[in-house]
Amino acid sequence: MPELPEVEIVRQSLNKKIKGEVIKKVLVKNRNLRFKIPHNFEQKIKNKKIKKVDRFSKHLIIIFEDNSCCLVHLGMSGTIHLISKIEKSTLTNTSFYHSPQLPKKHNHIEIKFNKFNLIYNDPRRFGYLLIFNHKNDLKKKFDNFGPEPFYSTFNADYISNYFKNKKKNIKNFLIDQKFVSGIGNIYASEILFLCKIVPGKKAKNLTFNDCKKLSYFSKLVLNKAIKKGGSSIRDFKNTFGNLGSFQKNFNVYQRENLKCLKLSCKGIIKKKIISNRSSFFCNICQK
DNA sequence: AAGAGGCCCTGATAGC
DNA sequence: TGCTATCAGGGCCTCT
Repeated sequence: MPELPEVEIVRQSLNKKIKGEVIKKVLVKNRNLRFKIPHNFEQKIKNKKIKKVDRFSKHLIIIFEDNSCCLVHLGMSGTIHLISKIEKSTLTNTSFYHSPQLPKKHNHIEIKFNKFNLIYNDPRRFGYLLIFNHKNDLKKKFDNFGPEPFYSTFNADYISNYFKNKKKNIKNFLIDQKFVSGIGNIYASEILFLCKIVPGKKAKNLTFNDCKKLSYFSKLVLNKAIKKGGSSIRDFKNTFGNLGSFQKNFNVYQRENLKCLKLSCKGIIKKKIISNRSSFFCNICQK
């Protein structure tokens, strides 16, 4: 669920808090993530000073003063928590993304700073952390990634060229990081709704105007989501603090069998499984 | 090469 | 109450 907007929200708040801070101690409680945390992880980042927190696509990039860096991917369920040492009793100084307080289970890593501790939690272990000796080494890692929706290169020309002879459906391309970086399952449905394109449509059958709309609405949806602090789905019943609100702006996601929100459209939102992933769309205004 | 599908993993929820 | 089945989905992998 952390797609580009959620990761950007984490980046912004994290950057504010840990920029300039020095890592005093690192404790790894569980090394099992998508990639096993190597045993020299602790030693590699200890005593390093944080220069800034960057982001590419759904990746956080913690850059140190010596230009080495730590790449963090939250996967499906990764969350980052900052626990103030002064307010230790409450354990809830600041939480990022969708967890209001420090969970009891699945706290994989604890990084101690002077005034607070940073916790990486990940129940489903689809996330990972990787150390790079120099930030320039990241270029290789991101070699196969397409542009972010915000890049000027993600335009109608690029899209229509890419889609020539492509038989796969448009929905699958929107979540394919080789084509465009940062869009996940939720925003893909929302973008296609605004474009009035059905998710199952073959990419090669899109018009140039469709490609223009894809470029435009991808930027629009992600920008709006960032402005709203991202989307907090799942446990937003009992959460507080830095939660996002974009889930309130969903037009189609998780709205199966409800009325289409487009004025004057009498359509019903349908759910269709495409490549094992749910897609939501209006049965009338999306063609 | 492109595309389809499997798999990793745990927690929430539905149904009996 | 407690069991099982299903779903959530990012990304990597294999197979055709």
